[in-house]
Amino acid sequence: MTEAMSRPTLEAVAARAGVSRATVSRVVNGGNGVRSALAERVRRAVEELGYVPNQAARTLVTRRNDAVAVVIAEPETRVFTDPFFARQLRGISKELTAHDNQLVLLLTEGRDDHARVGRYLAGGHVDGALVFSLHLDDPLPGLIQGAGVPTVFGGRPGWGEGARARPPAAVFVDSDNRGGARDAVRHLVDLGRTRIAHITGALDQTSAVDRLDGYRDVMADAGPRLIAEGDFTPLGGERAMRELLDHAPDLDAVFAANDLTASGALRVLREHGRRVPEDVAVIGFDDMSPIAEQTDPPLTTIRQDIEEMGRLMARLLLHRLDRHATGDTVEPPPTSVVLPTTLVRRASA
Amino acid sequence: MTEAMSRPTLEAVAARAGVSRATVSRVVNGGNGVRSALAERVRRAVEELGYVPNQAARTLVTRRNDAVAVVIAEPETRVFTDPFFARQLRGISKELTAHDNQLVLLLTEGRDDHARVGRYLAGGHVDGALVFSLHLDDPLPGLIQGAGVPTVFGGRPGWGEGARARPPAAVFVDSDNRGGARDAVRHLVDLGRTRIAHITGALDQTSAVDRLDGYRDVMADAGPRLIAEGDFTPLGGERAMRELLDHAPDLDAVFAANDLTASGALRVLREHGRRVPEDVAVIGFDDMSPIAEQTDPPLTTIRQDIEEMGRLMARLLLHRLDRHATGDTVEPPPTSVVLPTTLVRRASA
DNA sequence: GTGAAAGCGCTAACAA
DNA sequence: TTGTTAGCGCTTTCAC
Repeated sequence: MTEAMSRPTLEAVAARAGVSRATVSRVVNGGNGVRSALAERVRRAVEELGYVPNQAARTLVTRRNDAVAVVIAEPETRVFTDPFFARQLRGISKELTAHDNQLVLLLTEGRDDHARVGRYLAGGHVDGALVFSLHLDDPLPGLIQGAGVPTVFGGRPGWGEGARARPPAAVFVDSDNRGGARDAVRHLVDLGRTRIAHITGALDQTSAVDRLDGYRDVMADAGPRLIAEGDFTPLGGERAMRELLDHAPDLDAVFAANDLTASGALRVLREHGRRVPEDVAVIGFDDMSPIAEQTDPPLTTIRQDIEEMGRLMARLLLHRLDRHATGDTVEPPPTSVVLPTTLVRRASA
Repeated sequence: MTEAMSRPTLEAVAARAGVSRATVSRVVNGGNGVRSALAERVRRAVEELGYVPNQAARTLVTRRNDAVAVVIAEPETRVFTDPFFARQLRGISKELTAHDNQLVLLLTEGRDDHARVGRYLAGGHVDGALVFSLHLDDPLPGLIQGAGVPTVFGGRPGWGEGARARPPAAVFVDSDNRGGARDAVRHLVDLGRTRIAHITGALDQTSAVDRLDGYRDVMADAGPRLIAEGDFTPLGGERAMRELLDHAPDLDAVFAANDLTASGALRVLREHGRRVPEDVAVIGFDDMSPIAEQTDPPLTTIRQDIEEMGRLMARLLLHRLDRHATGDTVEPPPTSVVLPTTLVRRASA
């Protein structure tokens, strides 16, 4: 005898309870309109047989999965290393499980993965998708669009004018990157700094572009000498900081695209004997604990509530799915959300 | 018009290609035994219609999902914080995607979650499960057993003699906790230490118990004064270290149940003016980078290859699933694996 | 309130 | 090689 003697079916339960399959189905799904005596008998049969509905069969007819995919377009290395994702996933997970939905985590590293993920989504495994960390040239939105799966994006998707498949109304949750960046730079200006440099994030992501724009809003006349390209990592921050010190040795402040970048910049500044904040004021973005608190000196930064972003993404998606189910009420235009940021003052600026 | 005008079915493709559903099915599933001219026509129809097989329907008949659940019995807080899980998940993910299987991550925090996870597994969403971080009183193994899902455990499951539902042959992957612990303590002995204390891990997990046993193997005559209970966290390490200094101020070495614990212990030792390793030698377990390297002083520890454990778990499970599918060949007794550990010397001992 | 019957979209014998 | 025919286990009209 092999291990998997097949699980009991509705049929079996019905037989045992002496009722029809339809009745069992009703009881299993809430039991409305079933006389309580019968319902009780059915429930006992379910219990005794250890019956659990076969999801594939159920999904086949209801077209519901009660499962949502979270797609992250980054190597696992980063996903499980960068606290950013952890925080966001926590928010999502909380909201999802609160509504009895499963979270299915899909990581994509390369081309092959994209195809696999596309198939998975199109295959109807999930009712919706939460997608983040998109890059400009990413084929994922197209695939998802093609799969026809309701989706909410984390961060404003970066479909340029040239993009083929710009969804008419992509819903996303983002924080106010541009406004936050403006606040950061203005803070440096208020501190009396005049030669304020910027280390960008990975410019194939909208968050990096928006922060750069915010910087430019305030420093309209800043020359290219004061801008160096980073990639959201400490190493990128180090490299960019060195470049800046080379091209603009007289700088007196740096706005780094995120805290990780700032931490790299701080290291290089220390290495070069520049005191922070006396010689050079430094400000980051994210307020990612414990990074921001543990730098030397502790980092002044722009805070965004990452967990809340995750929660919100999930909430928007679930809401959309429910609407969808309700049927013929007119679909309200899905609304994206941009969350505010706040300045957190510590010692570095 | 609502957004989801239903996706094309096999039927539609068949009609368009002017063949039967069966033929389309054959082409879609590898196309063996279909004349290539026909196959080509079918493929074109698939392409034109953007056909993607409905997984629920397919699963319903094949009973395969090509998906594997990873169940972690810890709050997300720890999952995405403790590098341990990240490492293990990376190994699992690599192996799974290499074999075109989806990884479905299930996190369980409380009672309700257990029920939900049980339903999910029993519902046949996945072909198998990878489960770790089990605690002694955990209802999960019972649920999984009940769900009849092939499973591989990470870490030896701790079914005591009293446990109700001990699976006859649970497959697990573990590292040699007891042997590693012996090596750690012997190393301290070799260093000439005689009053060697131990801070345990969470004793409701077998890894903690095994490491304690390893300690006792070498320090058979150690009094209870030299043993303090921790919980695998830095804070637990601090608390336990204080307790030890209280009860056994003359100790000259500490074997901590993991690196996180050791880092807490180091902090307290420093606080109390004990020099490491001169006054007190300290050794950890895991060799978790970057923790082990970044403590002050860098930590001597017992290394286990966590990513490899993950990879191995996945491999064992997939192997099992294949066997299963093959049908009537006699099921080989599933074999658990215990991986060796190695001593990594740094400055703390 | 309850049951009979018709599929959901697919695969897998079995025939042709 | 290809088509025909049964289902997989469930929900859901529609009668009763």
